[in-house]
Amino acid sequence: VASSAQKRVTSLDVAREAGVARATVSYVLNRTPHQSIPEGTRQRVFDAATRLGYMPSAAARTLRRGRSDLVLCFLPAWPIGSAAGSFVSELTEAFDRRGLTLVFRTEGARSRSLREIWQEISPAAVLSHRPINPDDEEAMRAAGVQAVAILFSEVATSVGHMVRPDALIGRMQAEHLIAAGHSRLGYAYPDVPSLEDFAKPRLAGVEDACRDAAVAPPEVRPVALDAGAAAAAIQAWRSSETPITAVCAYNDETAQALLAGARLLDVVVPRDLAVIGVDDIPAACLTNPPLTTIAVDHRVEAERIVEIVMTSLRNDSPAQAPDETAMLRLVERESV
Amino acid sequence: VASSAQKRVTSLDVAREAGVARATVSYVLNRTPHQSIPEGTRQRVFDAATRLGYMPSAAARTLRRGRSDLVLCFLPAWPIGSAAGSFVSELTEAFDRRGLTLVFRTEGARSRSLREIWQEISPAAVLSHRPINPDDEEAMRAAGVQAVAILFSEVATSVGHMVRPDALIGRMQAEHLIAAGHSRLGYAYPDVPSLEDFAKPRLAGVEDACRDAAVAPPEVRPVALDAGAAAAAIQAWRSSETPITAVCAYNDETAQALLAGARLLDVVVPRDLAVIGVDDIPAACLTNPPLTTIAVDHRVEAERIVEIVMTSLRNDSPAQAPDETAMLRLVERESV
DNA sequence: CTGTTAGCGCTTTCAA
DNA sequence: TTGAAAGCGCTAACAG
Repeated sequence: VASSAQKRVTSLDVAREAGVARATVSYVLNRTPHQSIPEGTRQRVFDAATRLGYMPSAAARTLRRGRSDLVLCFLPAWPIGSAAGSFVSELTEAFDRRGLTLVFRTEGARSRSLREIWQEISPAAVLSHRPINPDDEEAMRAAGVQAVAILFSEVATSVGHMVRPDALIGRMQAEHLIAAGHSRLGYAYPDVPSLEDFAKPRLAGVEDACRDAAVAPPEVRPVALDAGAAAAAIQAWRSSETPITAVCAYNDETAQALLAGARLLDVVVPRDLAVIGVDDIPAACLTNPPLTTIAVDHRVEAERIVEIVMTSLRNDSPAQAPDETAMLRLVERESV
Repeated sequence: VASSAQKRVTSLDVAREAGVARATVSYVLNRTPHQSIPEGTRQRVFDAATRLGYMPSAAARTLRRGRSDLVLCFLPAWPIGSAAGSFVSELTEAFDRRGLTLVFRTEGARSRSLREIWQEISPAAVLSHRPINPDDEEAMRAAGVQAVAILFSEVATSVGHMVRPDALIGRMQAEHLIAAGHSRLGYAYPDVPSLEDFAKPRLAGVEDACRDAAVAPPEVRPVALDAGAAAAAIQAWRSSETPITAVCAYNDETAQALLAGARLLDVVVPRDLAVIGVDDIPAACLTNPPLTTIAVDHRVEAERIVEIVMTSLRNDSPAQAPDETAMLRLVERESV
């Protein structure tokens, strides 16, 4: 642990050391365009900077330029699975490539308001998974945040809003099940409220697919991550007038619960009940039977988000139409 | 998306609006101690601030005070499980309670250097899971970072370093297995290099427990999250001279793989092979059989970390001796 | 091509 | 108690 009041090395020190003016230091170190600095001077500045261990003050630069190179991404405190982990990595790297620094903040229940957070950071852009209220968005703008991107909303209400492919995910699940011959589907809905934003559009996708295939709408039941709860749901599905023969699970973990519940009831998957998940988590091929699931290509997803942000940072053309299919893939295993 | 060059409301505007001086505004808004401001003035300042929608500039404040109220936590790009999710939430809230704003940054392979990141943020404290090289730590100090806490290292080499309870986790696993009558243990080591920092001390804990109980050291095998790989490991363990009868898994997911591998080989858990995990992930009670595991209380863990940081920010007494046992708990299910 | 200089918005002495 | 003013370190406009 460190704690000292050491004198800071400023750009003025570097200038003196190199025998040039502060402005020159700034130009050299920032590679400012349209300023042709002789190679000799450049070298001297670089040398002086390293010799002195000069580190520019981010605060000063931000104050002066009116914007930082930070991007703040709010993450709901949802149960973070490995899927979220890979999304986070990909997004981080994608912003790195553009010279922006992405940091994350989990928005907890008891946490402070969004506002206090971004005020403290003064980011160039803010990403959020849930809609930000217009007053807040206006406030951000006034405080210098140049771009606000909503990573998820059911419809893209404005530029900078991106529709996550959840509806398509649900659709793909249902279509696969229907193609496999099932005509009575169930939907295993998560029992965690924070997942609502993802679950709703996924279910909607399933419903759409059913409608399109002229199949009865899915019978929705909440399923907790608990074998007993899953067993109860399965029992209910199977004891209905026209029994459910296949279930779309909200995600692979819910599907795991379903598998555990089926085992409790001696219901054989997929013979008695087909199950399909979402995410293709590592454990998906470890279950008994291995899980058929929908995989999301987080790399493509991240790239798209970054594009949206860069576009509105540059303040030019609106976002292109998203090609959701590029980021989704059906992984067939033995649970269907 | 927003993008405008609106004039910023500064503290001077508020001062004018309230008919006072800038200093007064600062005093009132920051509740500066030892400055008795008349209630009337206070009210006028508050009113003016809200009326104008005043938002202090974090950059300016940071520049002036030389430090921000941000805490930057580097997270390895390890496979983030639900365990990490709850850790992150708890840590965020714990810092909130102390008036500090915690943000996370994943340190990816291709990402930029740590240095570029914290330079851009100028945090009051930096948390890291892996040792930071002394030069970097020195550089941070020079740049105004007041505290650097290493959340994990095998030994606490310095104040501000905290020993995560991984060794104790391994010890608890082994002790439980030994108490259940096993005398030949295996250790299922993760095959992901980024997990090394956690896996090494866990294994060391298992080895210590074996030594203390005068039992042979554990036979270590890497186990990927893949049923086939796990089956191969199990076969090897069981075909040794004195067969392994119980395995400590690096975590619950590795344990899941073991369960899947055992199933492939018709090895019955726990009759033929006992398995114990770590984390108590939601799926731990969904496996067949349900998983005995070690649960970590992330709330207690977070509180301890925050205490360490606050201590070194206040620059006073060194950290107290950690009580690791308070944050660990054995969860007995049917896999042992 | 290089140097001087005026702020960015805030906190905090210091004087009134 | 309040007000004036001096910077924190940097960038960018402008002069030389």
